[in-house]
Amino acid sequence: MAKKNISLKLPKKKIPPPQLLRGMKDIYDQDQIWFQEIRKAVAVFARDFGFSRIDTPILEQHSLFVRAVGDQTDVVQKEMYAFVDQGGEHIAARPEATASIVRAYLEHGMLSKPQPVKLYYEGPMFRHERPQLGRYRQFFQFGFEALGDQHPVLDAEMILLGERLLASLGLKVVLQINSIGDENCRPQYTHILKSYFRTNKARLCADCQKRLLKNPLRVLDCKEPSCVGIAKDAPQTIDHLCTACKDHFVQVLEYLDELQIAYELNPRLVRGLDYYTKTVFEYWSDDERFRDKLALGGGGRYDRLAELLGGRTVPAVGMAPGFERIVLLLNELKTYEPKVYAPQVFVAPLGDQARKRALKVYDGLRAAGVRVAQNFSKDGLSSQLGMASKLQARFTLIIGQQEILDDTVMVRDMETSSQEVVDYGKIVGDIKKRLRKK
RNA sequence: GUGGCUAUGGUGUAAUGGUUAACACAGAGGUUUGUGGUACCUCUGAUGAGGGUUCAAUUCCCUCUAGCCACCCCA
Repeated sequence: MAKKNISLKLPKKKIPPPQLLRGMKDIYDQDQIWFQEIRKAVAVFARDFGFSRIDTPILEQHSLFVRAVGDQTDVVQKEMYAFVDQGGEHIAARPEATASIVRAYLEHGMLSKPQPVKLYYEGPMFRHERPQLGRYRQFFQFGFEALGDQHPVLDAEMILLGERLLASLGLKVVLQINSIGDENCRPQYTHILKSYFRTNKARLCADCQKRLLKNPLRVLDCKEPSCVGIAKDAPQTIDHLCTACKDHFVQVLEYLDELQIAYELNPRLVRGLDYYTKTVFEYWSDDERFRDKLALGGGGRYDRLAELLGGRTVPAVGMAPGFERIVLLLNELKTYEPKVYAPQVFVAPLGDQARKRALKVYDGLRAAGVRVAQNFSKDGLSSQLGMASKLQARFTLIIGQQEILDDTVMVRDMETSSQEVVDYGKIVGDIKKRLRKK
């Protein structure tokens, strides 16, 4: 009874299979290899430059980003993943990490540590934008931050670190740099800039007319042809820096000269986040296909950010490149090959009894530090050898009925196709010896 | 958020208003129940979703979704 109610039939209507969320991406195969290469490079450079890792949560209070990034920025106004949780908290998925780093610095009293506090991170960031080449709604960044010190040598160190790291991945970059002043000189400059634009207001695009009121610096890097023309002759930040900012900038450039790091002064470089002061910079690809299209990363000094968050003054500088854009270039330029670690030994049993022994051999070799592979669910020797050669294993261990009887293992050299019989009990030592010889 | 182009097996492509949607690669199995990159054979597997026009739609039309590209912005 009740038999008719038991049904394993699929629904008549075809339900669309689950799909990636828009702008999200699975990272696997070649992309995953690139990601690992980048992570490795980041870890090495962090160690060499004395940065320690910090992981901050993906979710933060919504207000953190409003205060840090700026409530007039596109990032906050249009692009944040924000929601109210079950407890009524206003929450946002981080669109960038610097705000979280400064929050952590203040919250954990890192100002009592030796300064500067040097931290690095890597992880996903979220911005609700229309996906495009090299742009996703979840994207990965790594970043380096040095907090608690205002010396210009730190700006130079940061730029050096980014340049060398990208170079180690085979990427030649063009460094653009500018200084946008601080609380002493920026208001005055903004005033001058505003009055310049106001005289040309009629020729500015609609967006820029709005920007003029809220954030006039952004008019400088508008791409509308008419705005570009006007911005070209606009008063430049570097001509209106106060003495302190000018000195700072000059010193940064001197350090870069000393390091022989090439840079382009770009008076229109202002960056999209409000918290920057003094030095700002961006890394661009030097490949003409991507030049002016994709920034690999950017950074700058943010001496007032901690105050924006209600803490004491913590001068700081940082930078953050994006994984996906680096991967995009690595795939296109093919200037860099990740190292492939082929297995050293492939274990091939024939039959059930041999499979049991092979499992032990496999575990023994693994424990001895040998890179070992297998495909125990396959039966034929042909297909197992095929697998071994596809994986580019150096040796294959063949264990069949005969070997079980003799208590031995057959060692096959995959390059020369020569085979030797080795005592089962000595196999780990024998393999290690063979690997040393090669 | 705005505009343009696109959507066929896992991947890359082909074809058609009308019988069974073709090919290559990848995958699985075999030729060879104990010897590997070749060769040959077999198999698995697709028209993004919904609606409309039509005797008939994978093909034509609309909507949605997604992707790419451009704008905006940025990593």
